[in-house]
Amino acid sequence: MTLRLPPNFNFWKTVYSHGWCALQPFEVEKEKQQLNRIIVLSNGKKLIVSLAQTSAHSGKEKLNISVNDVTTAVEKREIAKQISACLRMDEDYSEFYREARKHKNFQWIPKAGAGRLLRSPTVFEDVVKMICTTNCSWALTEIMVGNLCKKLGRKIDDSSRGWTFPTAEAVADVTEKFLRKEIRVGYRAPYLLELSRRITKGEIDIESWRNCSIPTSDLFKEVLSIKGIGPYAAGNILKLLGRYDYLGIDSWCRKKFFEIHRNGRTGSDKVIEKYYESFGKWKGLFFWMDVTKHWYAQKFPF
DNA sequence: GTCCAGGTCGCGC
DNA sequence: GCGCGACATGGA
Repeated sequence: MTLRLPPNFNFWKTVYSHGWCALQPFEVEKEKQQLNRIIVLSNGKKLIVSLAQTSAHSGKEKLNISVNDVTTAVEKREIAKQISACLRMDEDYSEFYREARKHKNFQWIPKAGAGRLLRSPTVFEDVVKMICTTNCSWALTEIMVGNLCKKLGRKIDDSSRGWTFPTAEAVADVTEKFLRKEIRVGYRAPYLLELSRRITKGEIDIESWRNCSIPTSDLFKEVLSIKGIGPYAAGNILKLLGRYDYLGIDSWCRKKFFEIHRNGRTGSDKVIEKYYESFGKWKGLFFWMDVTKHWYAQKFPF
């Protein structure tokens, strides 16, 4: 199956837009420039999906989707829908690109087809993963997420290739002790439990955060109200919801910013806020593009 | 052993 | 509103 690509879309830059592509049940095959993902359809079917951009000539490229099992037309439609959501293929970035073209430092973005940030099929997965990035090394984030899948996700039926990301129900069903001892999430355990249990009890509906019309500042407050989520995590969750008004500064971005703009001399976050202030509702995305530009260049010399 | 990682919470002022 | 210590874990 193939999907038509939106304008200014580069598959591999979207895949490598941030660390998510390295967290299960995503998996990158660098040599093939391929992204694999284990997904669950609404009928419960679990599939391994492999994605790659076809290398046809000028303007004819498409996204190729191959699946490890036979699928019906209805299932194919749902696969396409989930993948489009992950790769942000339905979002309109034309205004962002127009703005980017005005600034010399950002003209590379539309040229490169960058700007789309990879996200998970569900908000729940993005939120859990974001909590697992706080106050720890990236290596530990990978361990925590790997354990979540391996020990609380469901195994793919006909192979040993991997596990699904756990549902809120699966997390809500275990004890805090299990999350600490088996999943190794440490003090985050009560946060993940509370989140999952509030979801399964129907007290909150975080999936509705995508495509809702709540003003961004109100949505930010709502995301912040989740225990374990502060300004860093909330700002970045908002980016995965398609809203870029908040920076979501962390130690990695902070360090990069001062390397790039202050020759390594550090300063307060107020300096960073001020620098991107004029970018309005796109400031969070410009900030991320700015601090990852070099990282991009390493991955895709051009 | 110590320090720090892609922070956040709850407290006291 | 702001500063501060506590918080689990793994790796240098």
